[in-house]
Amino acid sequence: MELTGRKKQILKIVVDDYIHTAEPVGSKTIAARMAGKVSSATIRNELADLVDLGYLEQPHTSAGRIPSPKGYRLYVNELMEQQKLSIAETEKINQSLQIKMEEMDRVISQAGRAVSSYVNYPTYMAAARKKSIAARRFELLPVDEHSCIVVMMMDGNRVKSQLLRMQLKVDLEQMPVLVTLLNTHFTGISTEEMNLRLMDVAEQVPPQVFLLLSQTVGYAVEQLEDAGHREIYTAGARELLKLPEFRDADKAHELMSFLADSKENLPVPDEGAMKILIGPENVNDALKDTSVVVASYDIGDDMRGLIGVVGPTRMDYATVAARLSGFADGLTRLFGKQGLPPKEDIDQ
Amino acid sequence: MELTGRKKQILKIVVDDYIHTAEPVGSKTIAARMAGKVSSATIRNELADLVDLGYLEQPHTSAGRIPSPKGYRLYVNELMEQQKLSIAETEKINQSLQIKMEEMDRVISQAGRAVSSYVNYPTYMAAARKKSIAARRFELLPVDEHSCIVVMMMDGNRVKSQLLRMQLKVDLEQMPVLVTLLNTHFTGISTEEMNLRLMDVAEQVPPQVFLLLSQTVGYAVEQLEDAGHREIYTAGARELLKLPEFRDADKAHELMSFLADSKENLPVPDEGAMKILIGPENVNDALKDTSVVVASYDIGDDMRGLIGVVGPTRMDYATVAARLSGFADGLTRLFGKQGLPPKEDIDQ
DNA sequence: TTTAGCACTCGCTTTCCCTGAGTGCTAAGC
DNA sequence: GCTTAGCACTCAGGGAAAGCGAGTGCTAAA
Repeated sequence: MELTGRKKQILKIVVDDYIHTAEPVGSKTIAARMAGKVSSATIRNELADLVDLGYLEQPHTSAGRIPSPKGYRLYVNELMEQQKLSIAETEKINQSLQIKMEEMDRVISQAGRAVSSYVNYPTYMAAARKKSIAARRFELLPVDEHSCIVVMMMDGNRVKSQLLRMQLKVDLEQMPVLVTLLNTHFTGISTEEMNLRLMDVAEQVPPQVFLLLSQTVGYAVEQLEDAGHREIYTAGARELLKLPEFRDADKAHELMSFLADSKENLPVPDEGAMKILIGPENVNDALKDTSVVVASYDIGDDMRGLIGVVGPTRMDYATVAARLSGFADGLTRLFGKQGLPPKEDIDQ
Repeated sequence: MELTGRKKQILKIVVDDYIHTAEPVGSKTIAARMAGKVSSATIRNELADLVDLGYLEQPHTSAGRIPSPKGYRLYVNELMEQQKLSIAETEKINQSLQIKMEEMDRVISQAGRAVSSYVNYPTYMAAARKKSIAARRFELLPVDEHSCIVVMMMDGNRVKSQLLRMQLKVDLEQMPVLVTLLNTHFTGISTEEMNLRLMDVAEQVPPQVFLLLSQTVGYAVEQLEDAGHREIYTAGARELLKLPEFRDADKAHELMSFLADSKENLPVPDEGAMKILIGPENVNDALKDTSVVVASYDIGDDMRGLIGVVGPTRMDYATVAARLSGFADGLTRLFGKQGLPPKEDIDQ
């Protein structure tokens, strides 16, 4: 059933008010907000209807009304005024994204902190890889008899390198053999295949070379798997403590622990879209009393980043959504294919 | 004035008890703990003395006694039983240090988390560099006309690499010139000097080469400065919420914010030693009501790592100190010069 | 010096009452 | 039929009062 215009107006006022005060909203307040067009008694009738329809709730008989999840949902879908970021705000966001970005990990966690301090709610950040990643090229730079630097280039122009201490003395003449071997047999394939190939090659090369090879491949596999890993960072969990609904230390602790520990089960939005999950809409039990706003942004061609904001159900959806998408846009611009700065590669 | 043995015994009982209950300790409880040797009345006399001497405090007239900072200090210095870690605990600690250690940063933050979950207090971790760091060797690996991989080896066998997109087309013949230039003029010096040298060289080389050079040096300077940076990680701040003294959300928030923001002003122990700072002994205002236990460990030859635990003044010093030094030892063993695993270099 | 005894203190908890915001309902008004 | 004024009713929150009990300090005797 479609609500009348006035019911919607009232619902909007209740949500707007409750979002900022965290106090149940009474009929008188609403009447005042409506500039005397109607009396509080009329409002009361309407409120009773809205409760019956499930858009509002009453904590107890003699209290005002608060929005139900269904009410928030309608608010988010229809009533909420799409907030535009001011130029000053956009500027601020862009400034806070001027981070030294040598390492993806660092960018992600830094951006998370920036978002958190800007929306005043806890956030989580993650990078989701779209497809798996493989090595593209190997180089070995000898350092001394017992060590050399392995340089590995991976898909997405990521480069990783490390000094490897070899278990045996390195014969300089073997180096080119090793490099060719690596580049012909161990590029463009998954890490599982790399391990298999290593077995295959075992019999075809002299044992010394094999030892060095397996050490190098071991390093490569480790790096590739690590790059494919999805780690979740959280930031600003302490913001919770400022909210009246989390003044209870136990509640706050519970949610914080969840945020800190949960590595896999936080909401993920559809590609490119922003997603708002209100209270019980969250599948996850620990989030049943909270709302989550998640946005995604592009990182290069094979990855996608996530920023999620966690707050009470009475979160200020309009503002959070606007700021979050501001950040997501900023990050997409920073990482996206078009308009790359000369320093294209954000990793390592 | 030296305390009598009995006074010390009483003080120890008060501290031990208060550490675990967070409740003022009364004369009766103490008498019971002393196995009926003396009556509660005697204890009361002694307690009164201890208050006069400043070792105990009385929250209000009809409450028991709690230790004063001076009391804790005496406890820590003389009374505390040096706790030994059980074999099982040592084992556990070593297990939790089995972290993939490609990046120093990650090791530090991971170890912080492990410590925190093991002592149930928030921790902070930092790596302090003893001296500044310089480049030792450069390599350039051409990728295509417009990009190549820079590999830089730094002091302490750290290696960093990145794909650089060059602003101009790269002439393959110029590469060796560039590498020689880098290796002869830009190794073993500070970043400031590197910038100066760049100026010097400007006139001696063709403009194209200079452009590439300055881009590479720019990257190098950035990496070196970044490696010299001291970043502080905190972990487990939420543990505070479990403690009765931080059930107040405002208090908890305040301390958490301090821990999250403070980059430079957390206590640092003397080399190799463990340091315990009790309440007002902390110079820092935000820590005046808390105690800090800090240990340091060795990381290779030019760095030192820090682990600090922050808790209420009634923190369980004996246990925390034991576990913390267990971790510090574990980390020193992992990083220290002697007994290196084949994979020596912990940084990427 | 230690101990038993006892009056006293004072924070905590519970109880009770009051207040006021807000409701639901009814009956009159437009 | 919708809107409004009026009024009785409900109920959470706050404050005062009372009782409880852990713990003290002091005194006098052992």
